[in-house]
Amino acid sequence: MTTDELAESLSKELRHLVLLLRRAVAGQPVTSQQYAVLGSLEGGPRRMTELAEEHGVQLPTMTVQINRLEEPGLVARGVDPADARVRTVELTQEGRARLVAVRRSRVAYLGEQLDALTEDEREAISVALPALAKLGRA
Amino acid sequence: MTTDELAESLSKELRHLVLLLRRAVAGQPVTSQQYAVLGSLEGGPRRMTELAEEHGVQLPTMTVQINRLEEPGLVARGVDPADARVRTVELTQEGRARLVAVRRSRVAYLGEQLDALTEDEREAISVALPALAKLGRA
DNA sequence: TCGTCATAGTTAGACAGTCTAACTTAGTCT
DNA sequence: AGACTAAGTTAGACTGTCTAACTATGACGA
Repeated sequence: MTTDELAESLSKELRHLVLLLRRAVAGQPVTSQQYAVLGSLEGGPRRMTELAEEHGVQLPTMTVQINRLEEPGLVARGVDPADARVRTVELTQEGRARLVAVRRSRVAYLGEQLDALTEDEREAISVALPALAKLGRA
Repeated sequence: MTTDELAESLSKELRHLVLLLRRAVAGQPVTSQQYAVLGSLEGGPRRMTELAEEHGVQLPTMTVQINRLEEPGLVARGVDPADARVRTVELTQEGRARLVAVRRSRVAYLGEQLDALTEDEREAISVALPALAKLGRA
């Protein structure tokens, strides 16, 4: 398969996977984006700029998202003692619990889908993951 | 790797791929969703209900999207002579041209990313694609 | 044949996610 | 001190999505 043909097929399957992912979080108490932001906070407090870059969005977008997570108490804003311009964001206990719960149900959903495949198919996906992880991170 | 671990890793990489895809269409004259809808029309006219199901959205959502594609003349609505309730949607010449152009640039972007991988990595992705295609279609 | 129910689609109103532009506040550097 | 830079927020606009309510058409039994 040429690189172009591969790009074509991959482009097609990515669209499919996006729809799959959407179903994986449908009906959850947090949206797909909120889940992703909570995930970024798991390792400890982060600054707004970092979060925006990591998620590939502009700073104002992240402000909005953090506002909506702060209102129900899933995250808390703090300040950086070394630089008063910087706002930090961290998970609350509630936010951490929510993250774990959503992750569990999301993984469970994907797990069900994977169970429907053959062992060889799962193996193929497993082998391809590192390559997919590298894509776009060049 | 257990199925659960695989689900966990896949869940993580899917998030990454979503961001990659978003960059692939950033700045294009149609959004990612509009591109997907145009793609569904490539094989000929479709009915609204079909499109909504294929894209996993409610009918009103598709109405809105088709409205926005119809306004600049990329698609045209028609009727089904056999059932007056049914509206059909098809690509205009303009819409087809737009679709081809966007696909070209999207594939080019993914192609660049794939070029940055090793031959083995591309091969791994290629082998995994059929399995990914099957995911969620059980 | 008519009344009832089902189907296809649109309209209206709401909210999340995203952007750019403009603003505020704080640090930096000469 | 003054000018520039950096971090965030606010404001306004647009896309994408949903549910609820509506219109119009088709189907089917009494």
